[in-house]
Amino acid sequence: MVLKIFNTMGMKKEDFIPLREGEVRIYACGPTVYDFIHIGNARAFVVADTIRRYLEHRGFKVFFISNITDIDDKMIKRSQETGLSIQQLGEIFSDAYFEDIAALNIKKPDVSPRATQHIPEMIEVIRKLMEAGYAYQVDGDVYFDVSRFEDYGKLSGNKTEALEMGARIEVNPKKRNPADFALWKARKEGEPGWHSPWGEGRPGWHIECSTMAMKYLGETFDIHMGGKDLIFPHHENEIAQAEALTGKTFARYWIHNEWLTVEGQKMSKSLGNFITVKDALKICSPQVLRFFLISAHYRSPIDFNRESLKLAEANLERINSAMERLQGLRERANRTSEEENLLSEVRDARSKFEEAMDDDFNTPLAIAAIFNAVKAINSYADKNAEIEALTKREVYETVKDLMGILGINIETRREEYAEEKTTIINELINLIIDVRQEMRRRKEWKISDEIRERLQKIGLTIEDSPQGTRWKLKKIQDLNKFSKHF
RNA sequence: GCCGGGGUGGCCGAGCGGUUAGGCGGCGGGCUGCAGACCCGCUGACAUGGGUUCAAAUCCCGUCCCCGGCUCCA
Repeated sequence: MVLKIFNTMGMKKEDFIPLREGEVRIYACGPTVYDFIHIGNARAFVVADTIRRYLEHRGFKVFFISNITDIDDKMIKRSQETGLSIQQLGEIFSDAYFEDIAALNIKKPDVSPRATQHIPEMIEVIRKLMEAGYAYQVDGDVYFDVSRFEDYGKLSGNKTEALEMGARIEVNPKKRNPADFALWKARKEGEPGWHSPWGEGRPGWHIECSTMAMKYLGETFDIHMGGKDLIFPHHENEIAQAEALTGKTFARYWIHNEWLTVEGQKMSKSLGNFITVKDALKICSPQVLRFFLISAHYRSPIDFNRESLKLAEANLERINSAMERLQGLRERANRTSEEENLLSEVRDARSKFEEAMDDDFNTPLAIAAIFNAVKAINSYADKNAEIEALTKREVYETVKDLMGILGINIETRREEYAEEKTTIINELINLIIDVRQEMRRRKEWKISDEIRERLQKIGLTIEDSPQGTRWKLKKIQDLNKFSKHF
């Protein structure tokens, strides 16, 4: 089976063939560290991470770069607002960024290059672009001359002439063509600056990604990704800079994820519906947030709201509890046809999962395949209290693997539970359950039910079954807090 | 004005020419003292008007809505 990827360049699905066999080099646009990352950023990062994990699962050696923008207009503005230096801002919020992505189980990039640590490289790229006649200097600014680069607009489908028509901002009179963009900006009063052949100044936004991508991944690499808003102008400009310089294809596959909305609307500061990852994690667990983010295909819009979070939580719970039931089955040596059956269902789920992911990373379809396995497990556990040991292991490991590709760690929950179950509280709960069992034996239903209800209220769910009474901690957060938080 | 993406059953969400998507909910049944969890069955859909085809949610044309990019933004 070939892996197919929808390439923004050309707007169609293509077979994925890496430049070097068995290796994939990826550049994903990272955060500007002027604030905490929000759940829209989280979607982009989770999508990138899931793609990375799947490629690794498929046996590729993946080299994954994601930059940190620590100097640009937003950084300067925020620094002036807060009184913190740009370096301090960068440190605070890049730490927060790493904390947030760790919570979401996003693997750290192999390199997280920072713009401010690559100024000399950027100056060098700009210098070469000027030498080749692709850029011009006006006062202390340097602009890229879009008219010199024939392919300008090939990614976004924008035509240079059309861009002028729709321009909603005043045209900078220094530019030869309104579509020209800054490679280097002269330092203004109160701004940081670096020495350059054009005087003190700082790099434009787009040049950092072209420069750092080429430095770490080479002039041509496999995948470049980010949110769809970056298609124009950011990625278009990256292509112009890099390809004007090298004459070679910059990135071979462009992947862009759709937007996340909040209760039907685009997130924005002015609407007051701007939700950071840290805020979101006050009302749901990181696993639920991640599961929610991949429950729609990455090229479809997704809406963050109470209902969709609840749904994600319920779905994840279904998977987790099937895994716990499986774990709870006693092991035995011989295999029956029931086990054969279970195994074939689970193996089938695995290949369906892979098929789905091979088709442009169709995570919702892949999740549906996991549900097939879940149903088979529940079905088995309904009829059997025992299972052949190797079957149990294979079934467990398969589901765990597949969930792991999606970045959801099944073990995490088990570990949390295990920890809590070893405490003295565990004994207390067992004591209460034993007392309730005795009441039930005496058919004292009223008091039995009251015990169950009161435990439920404090977040402890009791489930009676022919095999005895099970209890579990209710991890579900109070989603009624939703509107209070936002 | 120029580009682009959509409208699928009560809800979320795949499919994009012929085969049950999946989950949540609802209804019926099983298990249970009851409840929950779980299992089985049922329910129910392709915005709209034309067209192409043996066959269309899927392709083509028109219409109506929604959303995004062209400006910092994942």
